[in-house]
Amino acid sequence: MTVRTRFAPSPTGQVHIGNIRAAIYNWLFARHAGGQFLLRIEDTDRERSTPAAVQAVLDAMAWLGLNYDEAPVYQSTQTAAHLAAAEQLLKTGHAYKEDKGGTGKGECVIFRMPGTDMSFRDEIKGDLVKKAADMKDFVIVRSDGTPVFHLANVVDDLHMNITHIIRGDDHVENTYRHVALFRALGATPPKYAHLPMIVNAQGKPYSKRDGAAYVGDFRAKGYLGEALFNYLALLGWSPGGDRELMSRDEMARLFTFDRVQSSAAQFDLVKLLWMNGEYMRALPREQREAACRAVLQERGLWNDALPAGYLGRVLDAMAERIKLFTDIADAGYFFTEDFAFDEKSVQKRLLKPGALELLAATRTVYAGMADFSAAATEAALRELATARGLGMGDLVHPVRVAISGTAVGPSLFHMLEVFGKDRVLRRMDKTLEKFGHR
RNA sequence: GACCCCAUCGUCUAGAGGCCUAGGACAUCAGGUUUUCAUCCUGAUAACACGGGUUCGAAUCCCGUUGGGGUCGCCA
Repeated sequence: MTVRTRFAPSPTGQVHIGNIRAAIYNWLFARHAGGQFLLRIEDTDRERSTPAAVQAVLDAMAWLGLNYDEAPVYQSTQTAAHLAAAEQLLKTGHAYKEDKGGTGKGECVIFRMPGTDMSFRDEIKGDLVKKAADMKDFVIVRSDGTPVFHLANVVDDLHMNITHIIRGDDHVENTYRHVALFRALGATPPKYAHLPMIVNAQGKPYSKRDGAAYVGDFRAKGYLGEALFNYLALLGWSPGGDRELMSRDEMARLFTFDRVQSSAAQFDLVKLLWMNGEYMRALPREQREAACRAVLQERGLWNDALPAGYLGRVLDAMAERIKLFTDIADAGYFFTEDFAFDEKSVQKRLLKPGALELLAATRTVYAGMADFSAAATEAALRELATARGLGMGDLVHPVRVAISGTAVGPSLFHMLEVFGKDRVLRRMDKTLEKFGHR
């Protein structure tokens, strides 16, 4: 039998990292086994399941490269099948009708648990058992005639021929019910694999309050889908040995349940950021450029008048300093003449005694240069430093702050080259004027 | 509270009885390179929760304790 797994999110508008991690494991296992990975939208909550909410799921999956094999199944279209199953259970005596609790709401359909101890083998946690006394009958069709999660979930999995259910730890207790439902319906239950939770620094389930918790948050912050995928896959699973940076295909090839951790994992944003940097440096420059341009446009820093190839040159200068696409916005001075001056940088490098005088001297040297390449501006500054008996830092720092407003940034001489002589001189003049140098 | 699950450096993990003086990565700290930052290179700090067994031998197996977590809806 070929492996068939599914991701069955309830569309709420945003996709939590814990859920998408479950989707990743489903995808990984299906691809590993050469089987199929399916998508089922559990949209029975009509209030929250708006088209936009569904789209958020689709977007998140596409962004992470979680391609699925058949058209998505919308649970809301399967109600007839759910109700038919309930009828069948009623007929076979596995369910009964009752006004539960005598609430006056009317009769609902209740599933009768088998009354025996139950067990199932979890692919990750091993054999799990539950005593008959610890399990209660449960509602499968509400008194208003709508199917409850347990029924819908099981019937859909049955109809979709799902062979392996890979989901969060929080569903372990439900599994006894689901197994009983499958059997009562005359079917063999699928195999189950329950993933441990993703927790915060306090060991509690990772939530919005802990920072970025939704897939969309990471995308908006400028992360790469490939990096998030890699990081999340490794949060609870390891291929063994020292392997960390892997392609989706490599991970799929190596993925097995026996290498999935059974204890909760703490989400570490710092390590994700490092990993994103690793993916960023491996990214083809056109892609990096396109994404950074989008960020600049979004922040109103993009200017169509900028020369062709300008952004590419900026990115070359920024090099390893870009770990997230949004980092480009920190170098806004490349894109506008109206950049801000960082107070601390100004105090330390511009208002230091003699600094403005040295800046003026550098300006004079630069004004007389024809070749404004990085090599040329560097050589000229070295010459000036030697002539004055100064260190390079004495000259470099004031110039940097003068033309960018900040003391941190890429190699100065590459910056000068990217700006070009005219812009550099103009900025130096403006700065000299602003800080009162005669 | 009842039932269930879990437990290796700060974090993610390797480890399936001797290869462990417990390895890697991130983070941290210290040096080096450098015009700043980032990168890069070197090195360092840092863990088997505790107590009992089993065994010639235990991070690895068993039991207990402690600590964490999950579930107990006509939600999903």
